[in-house]
Amino acid sequence: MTEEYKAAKPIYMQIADKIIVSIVRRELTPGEKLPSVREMAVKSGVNPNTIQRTYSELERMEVVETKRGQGTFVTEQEELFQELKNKVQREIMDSFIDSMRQLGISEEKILDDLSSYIKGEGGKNS
Amino acid sequence: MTEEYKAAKPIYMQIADKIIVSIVRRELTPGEKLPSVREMAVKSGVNPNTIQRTYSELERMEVVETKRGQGTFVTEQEELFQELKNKVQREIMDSFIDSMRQLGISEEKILDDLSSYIKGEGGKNS
Amino acid sequence: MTEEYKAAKPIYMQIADKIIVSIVRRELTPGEKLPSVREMAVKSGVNPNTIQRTYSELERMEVVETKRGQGTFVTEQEELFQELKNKVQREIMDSFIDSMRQLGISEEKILDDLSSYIKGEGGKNS
Amino acid sequence: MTEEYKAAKPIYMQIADKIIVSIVRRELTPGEKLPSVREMAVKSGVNPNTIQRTYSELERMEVVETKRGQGTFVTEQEELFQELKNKVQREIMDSFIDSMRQLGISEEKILDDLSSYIKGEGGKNS
DNA sequence: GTGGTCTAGACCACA
DNA sequence: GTGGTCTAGACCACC
Repeated sequence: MTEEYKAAKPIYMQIADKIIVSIVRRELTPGEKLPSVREMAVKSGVNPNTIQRTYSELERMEVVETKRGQGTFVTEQEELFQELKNKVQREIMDSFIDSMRQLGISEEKILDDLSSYIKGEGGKNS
Repeated sequence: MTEEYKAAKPIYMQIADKIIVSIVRRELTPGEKLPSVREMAVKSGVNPNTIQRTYSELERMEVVETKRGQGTFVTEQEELFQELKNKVQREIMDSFIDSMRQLGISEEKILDDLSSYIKGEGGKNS
Repeated sequence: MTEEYKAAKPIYMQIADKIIVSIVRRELTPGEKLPSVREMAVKSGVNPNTIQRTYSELERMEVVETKRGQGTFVTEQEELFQELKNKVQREIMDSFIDSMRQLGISEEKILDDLSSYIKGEGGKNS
Repeated sequence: MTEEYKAAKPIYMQIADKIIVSIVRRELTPGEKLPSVREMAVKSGVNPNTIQRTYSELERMEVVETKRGQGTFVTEQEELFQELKNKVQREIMDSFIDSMRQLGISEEKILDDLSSYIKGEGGKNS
């Protein structure tokens, strides 16, 4: 067996994920400036180098653009938004399907169970 | 607020989760004996104390029973199985719905998207 | 005008370039282990973090692979070598052509001049 | 051996190089007056001392002459122009040949490869 | 031993 | 101010 009991995602990635979700949720809009590295570091209770790494990673993914001396900005391309949303959504669905399968639930049943569950729970949020 | 990142469930809980999934999948059946603490520790490449804690946690959840001098056994109650399965499944579905909602996806759309996705991806595993 | 007088390439990139050239020159062969981060750091008179970054960058380029607890290795794919060589060579030629053009030398003349030059200098190395 | 990286020519040399290229390209002709130190400093977004140093260096190379109270002028000698052009060109070609050799490319192949490359790329600029 | 992450604090170039 | 790089030293998970 010798499984590796997964370490936590690195902090810089957790923060990157958060920012991506914010973009997908339109809380951060294309062209908008992100907090400065130092600002974000304080806000996140983390070392500025960690945020630097987060921003570098996001830039590598072309999710943000950085202008020296000015700041870091959400990429202006509208396509990015849809692309990003699809990617995140697919990841979530994959992980969900995988978890359900591990419980021995077939794909048709996944949909059925989820449907019933949502309808049953529907009252609490609508 | 200095320590809000790096969640990463403790290893003893990760192992407990695995055992629960095994039970739900009927790979471990009611009344069946779990490997001894030492055995499990070796198999998992983990310190025996960690497994001890896992078993304590499972016992607290009434998922297993420990018989002195005999070992640790999956609880005999059949009801437990269904209850456990439902609980785990509900947790997974809750977490899924929550994630999708965070992306701004409505409940009806969750079902639609998932349905399309499963049908699109269906070919690869069926 | 307000030109920006180019800063030196970052050290971690200079080292990455060196390693790439070594691979292209077959001084480092596919599958070969690179010096450990700490070793390389001492050898280069540089902080281990800087080498770490070099190796990360090389991994991102798929030039090396890293095995936790074992080390960092040149990627095994033979195609990589040719691809890398072509890329480096193209960069050199581009930069050369650009420099010559800046001197107002036409493309045909570049070839002529270089040809004469190599033949004239040929004696010194043959 | 603590400082072998981060070459990056000093700015005053980068500017000197530019001026030399301008002369070789006949954008600055023999006898022509260079901008004053102050003027050039503003234009380059650099401290006047830096330009002063650039001009000193160019004078040392006999590329310009300084006339007290009048300014700095490109040397009048026509021979200088050809000499300078040849020198710069030779430096570029030497550096190019050296880089290609480091990649293990023979001299004949250098010409072949460059020729093919120019012909392949030729369309985009001609 | 290996690589990977994080902190603390510094200096730089760009605006 | 901004982001980008670097150092020093630490702790972790993996082998």
